[in-house]
Amino acid sequence: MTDLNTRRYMVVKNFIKQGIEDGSWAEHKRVPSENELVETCGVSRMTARRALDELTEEGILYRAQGRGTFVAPKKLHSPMLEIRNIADEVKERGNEYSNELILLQKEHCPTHLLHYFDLEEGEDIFHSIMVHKENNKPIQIEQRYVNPKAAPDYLKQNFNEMTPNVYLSEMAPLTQAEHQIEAKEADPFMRVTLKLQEHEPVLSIDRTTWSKDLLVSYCQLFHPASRFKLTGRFTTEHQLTEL
Amino acid sequence: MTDLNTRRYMVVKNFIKQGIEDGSWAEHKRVPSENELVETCGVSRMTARRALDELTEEGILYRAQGRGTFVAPKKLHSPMLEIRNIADEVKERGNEYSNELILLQKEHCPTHLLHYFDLEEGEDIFHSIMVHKENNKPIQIEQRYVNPKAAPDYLKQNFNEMTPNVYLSEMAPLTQAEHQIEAKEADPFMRVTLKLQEHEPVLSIDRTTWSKDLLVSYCQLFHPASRFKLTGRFTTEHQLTEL
DNA sequence: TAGTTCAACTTGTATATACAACTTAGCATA
DNA sequence: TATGCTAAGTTGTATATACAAGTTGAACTA
Repeated sequence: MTDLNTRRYMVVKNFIKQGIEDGSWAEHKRVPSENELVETCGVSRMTARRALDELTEEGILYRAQGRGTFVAPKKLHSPMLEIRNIADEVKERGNEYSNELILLQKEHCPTHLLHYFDLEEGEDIFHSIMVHKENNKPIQIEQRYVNPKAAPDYLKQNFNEMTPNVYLSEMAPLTQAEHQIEAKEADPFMRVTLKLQEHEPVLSIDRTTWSKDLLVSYCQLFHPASRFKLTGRFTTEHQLTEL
Repeated sequence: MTDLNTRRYMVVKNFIKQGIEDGSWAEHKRVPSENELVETCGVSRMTARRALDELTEEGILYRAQGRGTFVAPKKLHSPMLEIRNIADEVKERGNEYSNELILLQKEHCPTHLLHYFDLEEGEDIFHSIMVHKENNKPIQIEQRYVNPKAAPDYLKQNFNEMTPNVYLSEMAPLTQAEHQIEAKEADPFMRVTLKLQEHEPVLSIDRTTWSKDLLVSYCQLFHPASRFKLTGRFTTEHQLTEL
């Protein structure tokens, strides 16, 4: 098994990525051409080319025939509807993640959710509320209802170690999700918990997740408008023939 | 300018795609190996390889070292951010669609957009603002900047007949889009135009669209929080490595 | 029979080479 | 001065070759 980092094209990729990270090449600045990389990295042109091609594919560079290869502007991204672990996201930004558990209990399933979870009036469901923080500043309120059939030991979990999201997906692999996104006025609880400014709205994401046909969880995520954006990129399929 | 369809690797790609479409190779079935393609298509192995690599990148094939290249199972896609025509949406709900054009002009490209549109300071760009209405109630403000290279006759268009969206996609087929979604406080213009209640926030969608490598348009859409939700559903893709 | 080895085939990495296509800057010409 | 051309540099496509590395099945051996 070859060490991935000894592959010549990975060496070149890392060289370029390093240079971008430490500021050697700013956005829209030209990076070394294929032939220059042949010299400085001691690889063949096709290998240098592969490195640049892959970085282009990854959105880190862009290329222009006849002119050169350039550093692409950073995407402020935070992936659109892919379900991501908020703790990882925070850490990827180089910040400190923490959370606070506000409520964790078993309770009667709210009537408006009964038929989604396929439960009868009076049957129990798990309910948790927590706040996720980045550098100790709250960035998300997570209210979650969990199907006991999907995760019977939900209450015993230590959510400092593992967010509900991660725990649930380990219990039962996600196969489907549905989202609803809205802007909302904040209620007093949100205002205090998220430390909102006066009249600052929240971005609300309702997410329902399934594992095969079993509804696993319904959750509402509230983000302070001033500190959160959702971003997403997609490419249309089947346009290829029209080129 | 070479016709893209004469490029040898495109020939191979189309050959494979054709075979998948007409059922020659079903899901999880092996497609011809690189060396077989060398024979049947009369290209070099590196060219055949490039074709298979790109189709793999596109999620149409998957590869296993030592075993071969296989047809990937179809994704149950779900365009969360599929770009829809708001007029059609309104009509599908059985309501009456109308709009009002507030601004339509040529102007200097704002500096913060220069890079994206690949323009120089002082070069012109098209700018339009319009309001979309459902049963005469405003549901969306659309502010749009359009690349003159992509739609030189944008100003002459009659947007009562065809929304900017539709017009632009007829001019140049969309191949890529990026979205940014936020909750925002409304400014006075929005409050009046969208007839918002006091302190009612807006859901803001920033959308950038490309046709091949050409940035076609950047637009901001503002929706009244009380009358708009985004919904989406998606299904996880299969983990091909686990086969 | 059960286990091992090996040959053939597959994809993965890497190099060297050639020419096409596009961009830019500077030079030559009208 | 203004225009057009050319040369140099860049990315894009294509080929030929070599060896590494993973998989499979058939032949061989204990």
